[in-house]
Amino acid sequence: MHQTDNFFYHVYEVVKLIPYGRVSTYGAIAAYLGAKSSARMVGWALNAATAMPDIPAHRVVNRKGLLSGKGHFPTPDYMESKLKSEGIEVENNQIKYFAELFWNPSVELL
DNA sequence: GACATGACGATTT
DNA sequence: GAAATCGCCATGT
Repeated sequence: MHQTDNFFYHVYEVVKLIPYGRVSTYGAIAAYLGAKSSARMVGWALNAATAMPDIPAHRVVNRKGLLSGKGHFPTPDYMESKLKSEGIEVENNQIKYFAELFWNPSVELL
């Protein structure tokens, strides 16, 4: 598997562009990358991204703002505490004010 | 190559 | 409005 040849690479590029204190979703990233990817594949790519120190995978949640991937980090508390350290409020595994914090690459990265 | 699975999402019941 | 269903497509068995 070559990272520069599969779509994982493109997912990483977009995730790295998510501004500090903002969050994005699997579906938004998939839509930005194109029809070739689906929200599921973005999640799969982010799974590998957890091992990448330069990839803020904790800023990617599902469309409801739920921390669906917290259980995939080194520790279950890593994702939530990391978000909180950026000023993002999390309650019951859900990001508060998600609509305001949501960063859509198809719009803001235009 | 068929079958099952998954950090999702939209639609239908 | 909650639950079930379908579409999505890469990965593993």
